[in-house]
Amino acid sequence: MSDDSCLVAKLSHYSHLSRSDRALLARLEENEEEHERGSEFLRHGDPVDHLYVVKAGWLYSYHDLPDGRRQITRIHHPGDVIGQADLPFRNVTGTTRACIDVCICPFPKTALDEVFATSPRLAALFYALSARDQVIYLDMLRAMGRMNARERMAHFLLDLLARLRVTNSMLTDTFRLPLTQSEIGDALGLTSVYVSKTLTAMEQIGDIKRVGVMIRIVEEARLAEACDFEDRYREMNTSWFPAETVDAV
Amino acid sequence: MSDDSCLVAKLSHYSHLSRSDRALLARLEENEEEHERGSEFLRHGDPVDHLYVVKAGWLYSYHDLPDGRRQITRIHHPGDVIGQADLPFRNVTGTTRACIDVCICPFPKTALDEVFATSPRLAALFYALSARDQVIYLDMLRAMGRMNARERMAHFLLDLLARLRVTNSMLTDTFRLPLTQSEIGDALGLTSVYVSKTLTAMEQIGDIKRVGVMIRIVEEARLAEACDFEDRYREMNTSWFPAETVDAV
DNA sequence: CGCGCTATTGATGCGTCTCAAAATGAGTGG
DNA sequence: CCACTCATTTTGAGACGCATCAATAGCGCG
Repeated sequence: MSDDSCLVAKLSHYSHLSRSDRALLARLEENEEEHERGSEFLRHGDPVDHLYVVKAGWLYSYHDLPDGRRQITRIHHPGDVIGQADLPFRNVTGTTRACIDVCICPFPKTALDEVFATSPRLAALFYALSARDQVIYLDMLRAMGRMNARERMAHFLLDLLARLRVTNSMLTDTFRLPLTQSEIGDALGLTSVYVSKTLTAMEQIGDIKRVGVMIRIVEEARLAEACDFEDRYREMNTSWFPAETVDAV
Repeated sequence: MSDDSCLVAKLSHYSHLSRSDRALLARLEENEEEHERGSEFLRHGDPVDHLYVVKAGWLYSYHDLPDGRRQITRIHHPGDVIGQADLPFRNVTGTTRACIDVCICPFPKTALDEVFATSPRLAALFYALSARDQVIYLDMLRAMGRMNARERMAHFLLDLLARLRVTNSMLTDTFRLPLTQSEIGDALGLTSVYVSKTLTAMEQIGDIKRVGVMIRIVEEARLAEACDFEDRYREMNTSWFPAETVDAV
């Protein structure tokens, strides 16, 4: 029950976790795997039998079309659980790829039945996170459907910043973005060429600044207004959760 | 515990429900409200305190931008639960509007704590449905990001067809589409003008046929191939659910 | 019968794509 | 420490899909 669990860290940001809940979660991170940059350890069509807790590194999931067009649907950071959305299906719907060398903890999906059977509160938390993710996707949908390239880019960058801040409150306005412009394009429904032009334009205006793989969000408030950004990560309302099981800390 | 509950009908399509589970669900539909076509009973910013089971009618939820651009993010049919995605937030993130006269059943979000506390299996089912919805949104995201107008339209129509078939297995290839072209545009990230042009083109090719508000999917297979459509509604894998509580039918 | 909303059609404009070439940068081996 | 390679980014010219604007036609409804 060591405290170096990313999952426990991320979840307890939203709700108090009892000792037994922590133990339950720790079991999900018992095993580790390393994968190097570029590897795809979960592919479209694979059977759904494991979920993965990200321990270190960045990854992304994408959904492609038969002709090669692809859409990156989610960036995964340490503490995220990969694969939850595919649980109700027999086969994995997307492909997951490591942006950089990563360490992930696989656990069998059947481990979830114990969570649901023994910890109503943890079950509610998983459910709430799933609901939260839905809203994230709705935000993205609105961005893809109704925003132009610059607004989408602003939304994308602010979303990353907000997520990184959950686990790293030190973070101010600069972070490492280990994605190629082609990947950013696949996330935003743009071409790599237009991503380059958009970033250059944003930099000239002074909204952002780039140095190598580092990116600095200079005019955060202005960008947030341009894309009507809302931080969905900072807090969650858990008032409707079932009462905590009696099990003092 | 009458069998006319849309919610029970829809959920038991995916998993066997015990008698107590049915009773729990029936309680969620105790109260009814009627709203007429065009009314918006849930608005962006309202406090999140109730969820709604759709009993009759069609509705849609949309997310808008300050300048009026809007994205319709979900069409709701009988048996759907509205508002789950907003549970972790203090305020509702989108606005919901009735396409036609509707009957909905509000229930307090706190009713969910009883579901989680007393029926692990039902809790898992809610969680699975939430995961399923995530995949729906990922499909939509891929469509919005990487498909052209005709492909998006095909995806939209096939999605509606698949959903209607869950509760109405009689349905073959024709259904009533109570949306204006402007609303369809807002759902697909297009203008109403281009929706008109796209539908006309699809009709001329022979892929669809329109008569008033009725639409017929003529070349279903061809459309499905064009947009790489997968039916996410037909079945769900529930093998990882916790065991059923002993409570004979 | 006429009013208002919705759908259609056509002309024009703009944002992003496509294609192609050059520039930059990171990693590798000599 | 430099030369080379390969991936990535930048830049520019031209094309295309969808938006915009505007006018007309159709239709449900009082």
